[in-house]
Amino acid sequence: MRIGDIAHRAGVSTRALRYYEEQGLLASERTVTGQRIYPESAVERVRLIQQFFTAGLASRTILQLLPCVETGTASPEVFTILEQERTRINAAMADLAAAGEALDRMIAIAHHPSPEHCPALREPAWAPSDGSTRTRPTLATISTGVAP
Amino acid sequence: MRIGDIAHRAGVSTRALRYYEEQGLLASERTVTGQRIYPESAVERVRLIQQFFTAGLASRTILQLLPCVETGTASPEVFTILEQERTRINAAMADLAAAGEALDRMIAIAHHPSPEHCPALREPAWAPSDGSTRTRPTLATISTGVAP
DNA sequence: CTTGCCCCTGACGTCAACGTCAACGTTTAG
DNA sequence: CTAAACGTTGACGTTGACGTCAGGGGCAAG
Repeated sequence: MRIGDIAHRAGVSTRALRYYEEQGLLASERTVTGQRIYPESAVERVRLIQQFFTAGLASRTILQLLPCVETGTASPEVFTILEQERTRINAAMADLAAAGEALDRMIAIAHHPSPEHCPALREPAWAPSDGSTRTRPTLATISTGVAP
Repeated sequence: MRIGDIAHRAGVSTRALRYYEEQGLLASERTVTGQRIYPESAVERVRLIQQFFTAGLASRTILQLLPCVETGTASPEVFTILEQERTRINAAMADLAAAGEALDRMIAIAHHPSPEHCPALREPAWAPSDGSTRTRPTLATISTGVAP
């Protein structure tokens, strides 16, 4: 298959495919006139590369991982990288979850314009500091969901 | 508090704080000599900003959301942004989870160097296409975990 | 006073994964 | 044969959240 076919099937640009080749992530045969030729399997490989890029892996890291994918084995260094990236991804997911919950709290508050924002749910977060004034949810309660 | 104190307490650089101010995300008083002065609450605000940046929100988006944090209300447009970003974060988490599972499969395979890679777990993914040859886990099975 | 540490503005540098354009050769449908 | 559609290399542009440096001023202690 030619580069345009792979690009279309994998959902990326031809520029991306040439970039992958430049980075050593994707090999290609050439016709006598210099045009790139790929096997079917290239589509899946590109999808995997894209998945790793989307997950924040650097091209150099992917380059170290891909041989492991082909051979089904991993040297100790590659194994270390695998676990490092796994840990990094878990941390990134936790960060995303925290930000998502912050957004959820903002959505919940915005959805209830009354000063009493869903008391049963949020009372611990904005319990009045004194008896006279009721505080609205503030920065601290939104960012962490826990009152200082 | 001065900029160095806030930076230290919030775990960011002073350059970052000036950048936030430049982007309209963080206000500051000034002394007569022009030095920035922040209230205590700035620490929490910076942490929230950082949380949003880490989650992939653009500064322009955060700029639209922060007033909502202070007022506790949200205009319809802001509400739309809230939900969009919530959706985006969910998608990003799903992408991370998928990449994490791909790494897990690579780790599992690398951990069992024998050709029979944990049959009970992976048999559906690499069942021999015919009776003669046993295929090792390949690109397709690693990227998606499901045989084509 | 001066030493050392903090702060200011302004401006350029960075990094990565491509986008985009130029100038040109190749393949293919009619 | 010809025009459209596709391919090639090379090189510069983009984006965002800062890092970093230059050149200058502010501020408490000794």
